[in-house]
Amino acid sequence: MTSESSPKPIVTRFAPSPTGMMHIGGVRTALFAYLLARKNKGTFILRIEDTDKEREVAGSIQHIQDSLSWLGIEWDFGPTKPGPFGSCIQSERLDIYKKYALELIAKGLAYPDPYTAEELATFRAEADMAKKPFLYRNHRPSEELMKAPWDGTKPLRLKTPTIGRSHWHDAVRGDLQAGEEAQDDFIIIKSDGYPTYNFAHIIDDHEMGVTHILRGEEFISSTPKYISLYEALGFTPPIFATLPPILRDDKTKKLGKRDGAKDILEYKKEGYLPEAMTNILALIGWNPGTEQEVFTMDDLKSVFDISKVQKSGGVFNEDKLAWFNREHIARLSDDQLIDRLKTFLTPDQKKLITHRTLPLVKEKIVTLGDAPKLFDGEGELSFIHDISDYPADQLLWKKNPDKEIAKKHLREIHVQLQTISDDSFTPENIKNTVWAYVEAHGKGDVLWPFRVAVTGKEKSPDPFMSSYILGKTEALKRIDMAVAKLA
RNA sequence: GGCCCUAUCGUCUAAUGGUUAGGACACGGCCUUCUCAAGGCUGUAAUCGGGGUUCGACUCCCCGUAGGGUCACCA
Repeated sequence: MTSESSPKPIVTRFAPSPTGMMHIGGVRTALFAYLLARKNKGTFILRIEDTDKEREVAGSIQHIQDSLSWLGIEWDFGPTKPGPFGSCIQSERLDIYKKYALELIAKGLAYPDPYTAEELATFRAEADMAKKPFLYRNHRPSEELMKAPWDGTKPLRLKTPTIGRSHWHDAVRGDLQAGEEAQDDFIIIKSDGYPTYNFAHIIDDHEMGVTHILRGEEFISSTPKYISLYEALGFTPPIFATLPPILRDDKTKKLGKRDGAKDILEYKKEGYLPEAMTNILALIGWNPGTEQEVFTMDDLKSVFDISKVQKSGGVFNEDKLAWFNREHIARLSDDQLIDRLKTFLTPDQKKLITHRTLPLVKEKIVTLGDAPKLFDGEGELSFIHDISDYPADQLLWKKNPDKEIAKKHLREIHVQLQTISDDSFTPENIKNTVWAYVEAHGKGDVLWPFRVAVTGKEKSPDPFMSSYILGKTEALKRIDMAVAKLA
């Protein structure tokens, strides 16, 4: 068709191997592929690349799905949702790879590798000695041997169709190129019958209609090999987009498991919001072109633009994650916050979260996991438990440590609070009621004993809020107790 | 070693030939304040180096430097 035909719908995929925990790097790749698809009303596929049975880690497939689900990254086709192209799990697609492998053999573009492991090791060592890159194609077997039938016991190699300098375009990096030493007769089917990544991903992307491949820069060097394979198979290559790496703190290396890259679900356990995680990850290697910083997933779906993905790597900063988390917590409604808090609280703690305490919880926590601590020990809200054991001298403000004055103010506050009806015992009313007295006698002199009397703490919310949280009866009882302590 | 990629505040980034090099996190100060936070205002802080091209370079070119990737029957 001509250029007038409407553009092909975008199809992207995230294609992890089930070899361990998902961490930040993988999630970011998944997120960008997902956003590119959603932004363009396209399709997002989760494909499991389990062609290395030795490295496979049990439970990984579930973990990958749990991680993406937590973050709100939804796939249209995946491990339990096959597409019109069949399964999304490579180990269930072996017949497809075999079909294409036989096709290549028939075209004279694939051949069984006749060498033993020892022979290959020798070739490799020779190249190493000569300080040259090892190229298998320098050791191509004779035409006769190449035509030997493939019985499946030997690995099958691509016969690289043309050799020369490679040029291609990358949606992020622009025009890229590599010398011909990047092309080689690489293995497409291993001797165990499984395809290599190099082969399987190209077949699958083609069969699944993938239009954009987003992946890390470690694949730049092997792109010439893939281009050879596209050519051998007669496929039109998709659009490549190389994402910048997420670096570890010292910026010298890609963040890896050894450098403290956490299981992404650890962040869930610690009480980070998925919104905060997707927000910060979106902003490492991409920017909206505006000064907006806080984005929901819906925001991202509508503004994400592959052309604003950048080339250089970035460090993942937990301080900024904490800040994003606070921002997103602040944007939750009360009901939403209570719901999110559920799994972090014991049944007893849950009872302490009420419409009275919630605003304070919301204001004080960085992660959801901080909420229980508010009610324990020296937590901001621990005063709602029994506080009868605090020392009397805490009631005396440092600038005016006079017992009689403190007692006098407490008695007066007590009297004034009693004038407020139970129904209107709110922070605003409490403040308004006592404010004239407070102003007349000195804020520190009055408010310090008031607050300490009610909360028993040197650090706590203000006395009006604290009294409100406790309720009129309890607040008055505590003031009485404080007066008694000063006697 | 070959090939390839990258380079703006401590960190995430903006500025695709003309800005006092902007914003955010972190850090400091001030304000607010009975305490701790939060909040408001504000400050310190960057174009890796050297050559070009140009009236003018963060931006384009060259040479360095530094860092990274890759050269598997791993993905």
